[in-house]
Amino acid sequence: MRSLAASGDDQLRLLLERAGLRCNRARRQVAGRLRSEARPLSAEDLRLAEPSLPYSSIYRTLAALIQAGVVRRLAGIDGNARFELSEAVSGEHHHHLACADCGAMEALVLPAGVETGLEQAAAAVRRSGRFAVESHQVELIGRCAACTARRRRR
Amino acid sequence: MRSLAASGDDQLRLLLERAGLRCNRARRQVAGRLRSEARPLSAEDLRLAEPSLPYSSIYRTLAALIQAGVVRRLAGIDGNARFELSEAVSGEHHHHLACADCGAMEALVLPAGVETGLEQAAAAVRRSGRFAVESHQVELIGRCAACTARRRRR
DNA sequence: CTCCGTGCAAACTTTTTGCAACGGG
DNA sequence: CCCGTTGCAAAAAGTTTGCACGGAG
Repeated sequence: MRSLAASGDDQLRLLLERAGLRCNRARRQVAGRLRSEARPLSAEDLRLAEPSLPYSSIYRTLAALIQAGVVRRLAGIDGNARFELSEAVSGEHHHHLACADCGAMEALVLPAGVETGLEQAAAAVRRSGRFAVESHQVELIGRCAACTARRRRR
Repeated sequence: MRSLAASGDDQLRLLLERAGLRCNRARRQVAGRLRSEARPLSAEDLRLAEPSLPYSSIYRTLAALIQAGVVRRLAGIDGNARFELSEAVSGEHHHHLACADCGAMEALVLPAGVETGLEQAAAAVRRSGRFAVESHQVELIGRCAACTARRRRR
């Protein structure tokens, strides 16, 4: 546990330094929270989880982590941004389940066959010259367990 | 041409009336613009295309069209909402190319095999009870032709 | 004629920024 | 010590809403 956390912070420090950025409390806190929650968090989620950080620090910290390649920003279905560890840091290529009611997201790993199909489609578009495709993203949209239950109650 | 536009407006009127909403100039203008552009438009795109409509009317018109099932809202990669005709109205199931620089989106039809794979993945999640999946959405992210050219110029 | 919908202006929410104080390396 | 970073408060940007007038059915 201790050593895992330490190695996480070491990687964080390395990536930040590589980008000419410092490794300080706020950045460790935010990256650590994103690591432990293992799902995309909104600025509000982070604010509630780390009450010592004002919104301005949360957004600036996220900007620094994104610049360092530690974090990536996602467009939430509710119009609010969500943030999660980059693939390079999480070591996992995944997609998302997105709740149409509350906007919450969960990670989802797709079968290799689907990934291959998506890569081929991306390659075809790239070859067409129409668009310089760099990555892809899949969302399965519906209702999370909490919102399904809430809906049933009414 | 004339008859196509008329049939589009007839369908629009039908869907609006079915939802207890009126069919008027603003709604025809916005729906017509979304039909003719055939790509997701932001509120700003619509404002520029239809200068007679203030933002408040654009947003309220879009809300009405969404309620009537004519339009659907997408989360743009730049954090701004985009709007396009619903599958029921466009008659096409498609996905999107999204430009990481300017946020512009284009429609993209995926091979049937990929769609099948995605449907199977959705079904598996549904069966697990973890999430009530209702639809899916794929985005290929990269750089549009205009932004690729702009980038080269610098 | 009756409501629904519009336009304007103002409110709201989320995100960004200026500035002086602070702290990591 | 120096310069990057923080916290606060204020500003921006996008979106929503209250209210009185206007237009569709």
